[in-house]
Amino acid sequence: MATVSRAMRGLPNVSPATRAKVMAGIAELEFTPDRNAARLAAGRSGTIAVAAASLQLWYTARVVSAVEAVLTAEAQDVLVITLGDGTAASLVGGVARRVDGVIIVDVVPDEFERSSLRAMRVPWVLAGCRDEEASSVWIDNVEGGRMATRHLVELGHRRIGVIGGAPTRVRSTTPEERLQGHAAALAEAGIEIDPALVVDGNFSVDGGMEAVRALLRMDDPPTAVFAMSDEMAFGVIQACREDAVDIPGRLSLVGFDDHDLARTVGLTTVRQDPSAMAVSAARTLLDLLAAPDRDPVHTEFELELVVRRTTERNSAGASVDRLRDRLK
Amino acid sequence: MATVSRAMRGLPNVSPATRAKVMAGIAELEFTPDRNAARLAAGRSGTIAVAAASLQLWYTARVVSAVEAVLTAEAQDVLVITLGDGTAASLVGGVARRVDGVIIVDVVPDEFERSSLRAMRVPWVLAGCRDEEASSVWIDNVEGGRMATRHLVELGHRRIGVIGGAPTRVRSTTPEERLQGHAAALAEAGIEIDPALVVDGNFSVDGGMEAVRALLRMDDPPTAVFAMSDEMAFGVIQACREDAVDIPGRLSLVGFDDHDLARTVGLTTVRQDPSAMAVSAARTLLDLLAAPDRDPVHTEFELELVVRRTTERNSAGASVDRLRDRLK
DNA sequence: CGTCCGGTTGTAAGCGTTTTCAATTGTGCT
DNA sequence: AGCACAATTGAAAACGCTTACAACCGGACG
Repeated sequence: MATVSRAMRGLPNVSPATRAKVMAGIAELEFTPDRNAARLAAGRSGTIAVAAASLQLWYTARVVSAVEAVLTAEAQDVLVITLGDGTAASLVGGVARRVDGVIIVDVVPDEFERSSLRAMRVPWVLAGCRDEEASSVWIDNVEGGRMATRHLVELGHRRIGVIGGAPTRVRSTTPEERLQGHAAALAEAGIEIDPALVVDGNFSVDGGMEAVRALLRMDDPPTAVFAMSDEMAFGVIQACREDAVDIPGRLSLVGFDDHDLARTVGLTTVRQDPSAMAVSAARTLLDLLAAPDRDPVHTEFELELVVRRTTERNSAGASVDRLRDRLK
Repeated sequence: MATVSRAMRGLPNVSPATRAKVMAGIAELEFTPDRNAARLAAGRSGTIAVAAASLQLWYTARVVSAVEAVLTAEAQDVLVITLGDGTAASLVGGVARRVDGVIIVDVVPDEFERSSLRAMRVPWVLAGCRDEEASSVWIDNVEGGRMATRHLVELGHRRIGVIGGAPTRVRSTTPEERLQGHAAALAEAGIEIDPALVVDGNFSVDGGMEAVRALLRMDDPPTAVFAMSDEMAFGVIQACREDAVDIPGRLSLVGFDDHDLARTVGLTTVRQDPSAMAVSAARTLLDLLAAPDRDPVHTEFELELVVRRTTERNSAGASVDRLRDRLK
């Protein structure tokens, strides 16, 4: 019994002859070990959860896919958990006593969740944003927002709309951090931020459409928009096409992500690499599982502004520049 | 012990008073049941696998997401398994004795896999294509291919390229079925199929780019292309934009899926609803779990041609039409 | 030839539930 | 009050592994 167990799992201290016999027997009997029993006996589940707010986003699909690839290669099962509105309960409930670790994608666990995870001794790593307590693999969202808006400011835009996500909906710090960056870039240029220009696009194509329409209906509409995800930016493009609003002529547009299709539609965007982040997050968790007392590690991934066809010099803003130059 | 177990799981034959006491105790002790032990004892894992060739495709992301939503609501865990190249081993290995059922997305299991699943008594349902043995939730891919090509034929196109996936790569009947439909539509119009016009686009944006470039380099290039997925069609659009090939002026294009962004880029496409299919597949599997001996059920979902801006009457083909009319 | 030791194999005690079945309690009748 | 019977509770046997530990085996060494 014990020898078979050892032989099957490739543990040492089994003679080659015995191992061969065991393998032959397994093949002959078509024996398949019961993973549940193994889990119970070993006290480990061999399963890692990936928790995200949605699986439909381009970003999360990439992350889950890459995580799955890494973990499967390490013989770990991958459980997916989506965090809807009743998030607290579902992260804790989803994880409860059945996984060895969790990768939390772009959602910041609250104190209750943290203490539950600690109590269950389930290590976690955050992918997408920084976490002070646990390991994380992150991008500098503040800097990303700043890059996007600075680009628009440099093109002469002064009234810049922001399409993000309401923080209540997605319990993520990402939207607010990118907004901070946006505000910082504005401040650097001496532009005052107008809260009315910040609208919710729900990180979806449809949300982006609605959001840009709301923005353009304003008395003093923006000449440029920073959408916090390419998917929302695609919505902007679509709505503008339908409403005959020229991009970039009348409205410049910057997205965030560098979605596969950003190139197709010529979208200027802030590029990140979710697959690489996900691989790193998975490896970090695996390391943590092997050495639980290790100090948290934080890996930052770079962002890059990719300028394409949806951004252009703002004529009105440019004339203001000229005016200002002349006044010197 | 037994009473607690019953009370916790909401089974009958527990007095209200006892149940309340149990609940109080659970709360006080912060007790969390060990799912692995429960699984071992009950002989069920409470876990369902979703197996797909890739998680990065728009289509599979939708399916996994919808499946997850349904199954989570039924307190089932969702395990994701991607089927790479060594598919046989991984489907069987992935499923081995740890899940109660599998939803296989757009991959047709081979005889070895079928017999393994049968031997392990793991029921499965196929999402995306029809299966004679097990339950399936499917679309008529032949008809879908026919719809796409018939539309192009009606617009006067005679040389129509097809961008699909090599069947060896994705062990799915989908590409070949859609190709059959294409051939049928061609045959109905009395057009002979040219095998050189059928190329592999790997169901990716990049693959679509390469494929359309190969097509356009031909001595006698097509005037229209049917791409078997919108993602490949997006690649076509991108390559054509880069190469200054006018769509639909010089090349008409039909996709397949009705991706979120198909509307954004004005892509004519064959619409399917993977979320609805996935929900149906999940429910079918749940039913099967409850009543294992039920006869297989097959649910067909409708396809719909959505005409947008990437298809246009072919001037050359149109003139042939006129010529033919005059000759009558 | 006996002893020691590293490597290998076997034994048996869990792991934390579920579930069967027996024991107990409570209820409604006569 | 006594009885039959249903509802509830409790005891204990699985479930199929892992793993600590004991037992064994054979070669190296004194």
